Order: sequence, then structure tokens, then C-alpha cells
Amino acid sequence: MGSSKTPIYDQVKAFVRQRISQGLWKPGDPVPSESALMHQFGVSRMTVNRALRELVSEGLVRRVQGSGTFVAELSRISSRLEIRDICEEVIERGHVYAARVLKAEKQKATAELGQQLGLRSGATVFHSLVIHFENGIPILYEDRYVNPAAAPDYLSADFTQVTPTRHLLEHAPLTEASYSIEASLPSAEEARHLKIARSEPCLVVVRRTVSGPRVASLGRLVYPGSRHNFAGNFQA
Amino acid sequence: MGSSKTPIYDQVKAFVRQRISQGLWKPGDPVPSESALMHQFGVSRMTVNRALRELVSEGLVRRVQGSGTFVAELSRISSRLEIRDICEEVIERGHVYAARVLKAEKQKATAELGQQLGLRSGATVFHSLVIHFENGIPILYEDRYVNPAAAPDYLSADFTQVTPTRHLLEHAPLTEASYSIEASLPSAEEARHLKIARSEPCLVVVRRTVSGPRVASLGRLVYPGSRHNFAGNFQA
DNA sequence: AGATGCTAGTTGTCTATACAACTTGTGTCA
DNA sequence: TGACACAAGTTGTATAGACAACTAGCATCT
Repeated sequence: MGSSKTPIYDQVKAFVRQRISQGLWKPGDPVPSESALMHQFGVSRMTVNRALRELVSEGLVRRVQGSGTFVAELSRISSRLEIRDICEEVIERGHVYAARVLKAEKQKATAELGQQLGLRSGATVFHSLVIHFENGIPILYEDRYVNPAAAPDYLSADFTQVTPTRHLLEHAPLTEASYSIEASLPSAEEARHLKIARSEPCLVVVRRTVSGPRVASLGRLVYPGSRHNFAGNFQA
Repeated sequence: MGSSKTPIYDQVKAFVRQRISQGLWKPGDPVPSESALMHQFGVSRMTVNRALRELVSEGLVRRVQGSGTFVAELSRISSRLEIRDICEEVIERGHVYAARVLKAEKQKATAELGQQLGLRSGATVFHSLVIHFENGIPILYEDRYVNPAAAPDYLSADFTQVTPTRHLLEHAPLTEASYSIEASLPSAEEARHLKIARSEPCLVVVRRTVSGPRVASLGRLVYPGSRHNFAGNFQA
């Protein structure tokens, strides 16, 4: 029954978390020391230490060696933004996924593109252009440049079966990535393929992925504003 | 010299992380057991345990009690998306921040709004409308409804000195939040105050914050697409 | 063949102890 | 007054050992 099936360190975490979320302990306030909590709960110091260390990694408290533990300032509560595969997302919603490949070919890099991919100007790069559909409706225009050194058989993949994102995740283990999200109007070609008006705003995600020592790919993902949004939620 | 100033558990983490990011150990592959790593590094089990536990929380490996530790599937590498105060951001960029208050008043909630805030239709809510400037240029149109129970003195705050976000963070400790990001065209009024064309796409963030048992506020943040984007990067 | 039980290996939790590194306040000495 | 030393309190790391909980494969019995 009331048996303590929940681990002690979780109980300590819950205790501290509750005091903070109820506003009893405010940002900047000191949290009881390890030895205080240790006596209060009648457990060993290592257990309390684990609880507090995990709260640090969750961003709830801040610790200063030699000084103490303090409730963190609230400005940096955060959530996770994931790199998801569009195909998985669509299927997760119980809908039908499909893709059409407009282009998949070798190309010579311009100076700017070469620099972004860490290649010299004029080097060979892979270029793909894929439209993704949800229930037959175009929801994503994906324009991607890939570093051949990172994924040599990129062009031999069948993008109607395996999305470029998935192919890259599998063949070029992701070590780093950066992205930016902005709103802009589609180009004429983008609008045509997405079957939207040129006046309809789109969410544009530009993403650069790094695999090991190399920049692996540079992608421009255009989502029609009326058919997509990014959502998330997070808890303290 | 090579003095081991870095903690042992960090060395173990680095070892595993390196093997994974170099692609030597692929997703699904088993990671050496605690006792194997323990002997390999000549350290105690608790130290190895800590290293592996932290790698779990970073999403790099997955552990199954009784079975073993495995390299995680990479599809869900993620970054943190923070709730930031616009004022802090501007100042961080070394620019001048300013705000203009268009509205700050009590209002009766419509049925829909009341429901979103967890209040009955017709209840009193606070409504604020603030324009934020960076170097004199409007960069954000903030339309916000606040639950009076969560922040009773919201309306007495001077929003040219303290942003609504900051006031709420300080007076209604954040326990939960959800957001959605979408692209859309501004309304006539939004375009007028942001000094942009009605055809210029905007990033719209709708955010709902919860403080303790109550929904604290509902905000609609409109950023001109040409003057703002959300960026981030993350590492494995 | 199928069900059962055992065992070795693995991760999960917890303890008691130890020393190192750092902070802060206090007291002493010049 | 100022510089310095010291001590008490705090967090950071590491160890050795113990038991619990779970998994997977093997052997045995029916």
C-alpha cells in the first residue's frame, strides 16, 4: 500500500519542487543544505546530493560550491524542441504520408554554399528538392544541400520511401545542429508546388546539421502558415 | 600537464559520447556494462553509474534494467527553447529598449476567452496591449489577457519600466506553459502599430502560462518577419 | 513440446565514509 | 585600519559494499 515504491531521491526532489512551485521558496532564496535535508529525511548525504544534482540539471536550482543551494531565477524555464521526421509526424497523426521528388542531383557549389558546407567553391554537392504530402495535401517544401563526404549514397536513396531527414540521421550520425525559424512569403515556385497563394505567409526553417568533423547538410524547409505550426509545452 | 583535473565521470561520459558521435557505436548497439567500464577505467561502479545516468538524461543512451545500456535512436535530439523577456534580449544585443502602452484595463471575458483562462464567461479579466521597440523600431506587438487571481496588481504595473512578461514571472511563479508558433499576416491594427505593410508575414507566438492551480495568462505575440527570427543550436 | 524453475548478468537504489575545493565570517597580528 | 590566517560550513567527487528488481538464457521436469 503506502509502501514507498517511489525512490527516496525522488521524494526529496518532489519536496523541493513543491516548495518552489508553491512560491514558498522564491528565486534567490536558499534551499536547505544537504546535511539539513539529510537529517530531515533521515537518509544519507549521497541520496540528497543526487536529488539536488538532478534539480540543477532540470534548471530549478543553482548550486555554489562552498556557499549553498539556491532557487534558480525563473527566466530560463525551457522546453525541448525536437528534430522530428515529417513522415513520422504525419503517421503519428493517423494520416497518409507521401512524397514527390522534384530533384535529386549533383551540382557545383557556389562560393556561398561551399562556405556554408565547409567545401571549396565549385566542389560537388548533392541537391534534393522534395515535396511532402499529408493526405494528399502538400505541407512541406524541402530544399536541401548535402555534403557528399557525409552521406555518399544520398542520391541513390528513394525519397518517396525514406525521407531525406531520415536518410541523413541514419547515415550521418547527428552531432550538432542549428536552426532558425522565420516567417516569409513563398517564392513563385514554392507557392506553385505547395498550391498556395504567393501572399500566404509561410514558416521557414533553415537548418544546418553537423556530423562529426563535417557539415552534413543545409536545409530550407517551407511550411504553409495555414497548414502548420510548431507547438510545445513545458512544466517546471 | 595532463593532470586529471576533469572528474572521472566526465571522462567516462566523454569516452562513450565520442564512440557514439564517431559512429563507432550505432543506435541500438549495446554500450559496455557498468562492470565492464568499471574495470576498463579502474574506477568504482557508482562513478560509472553516474556517467551513464547523466548520458540518459542527455538523451544519448537508453538503459533497461536487467538487460543493459544501448545507444539511443537519434531522432529525438533536441534543444531547449526558453521563455525570454524581450527587454532582456534587446539589451543583450546592446540596443536600446522602449515600450509604449496602448491599453491596460479591465474587461469582461467573452465565453471563449473565459474558458481559455479557466474563468466563467463575463468574469473580469485584465487586458494589456503593449508595443516593444528596439532602437526606436517596433519589433513586437503584445496582446495579453491576464487572470486577476494570478496577478492582482497587474494593471498597476508600469509596462514601460517592467515588461508584462517580467511582471508575471515575478508575481505568478511559472509552473507550466504551452506555446504555438505560426506564420500569418498581421491585422490592420497590428500592421499599423508595427509600421509594416499588411502583406508582410509575421511570426505569431500564442502562449498560455499556468501558475499553480490557475491559468495565469494568454498572450499573443506578433513579430514582424523581417525583423525577427527564432534561432537555436544544439549538440549531442 | 511445453511449462517451470534456476542462475548469471545487468541496472536501480541506498549507505557510510572520506577527502578535496570553495565560501564566508571571525579573529588575530602588524 | 588593513592584511592575513584560520575555522566552520557547504558543495564536489570518489569509493566499497550491499541488497533489490529485472532480463534472458539454460536446464530440468512433466
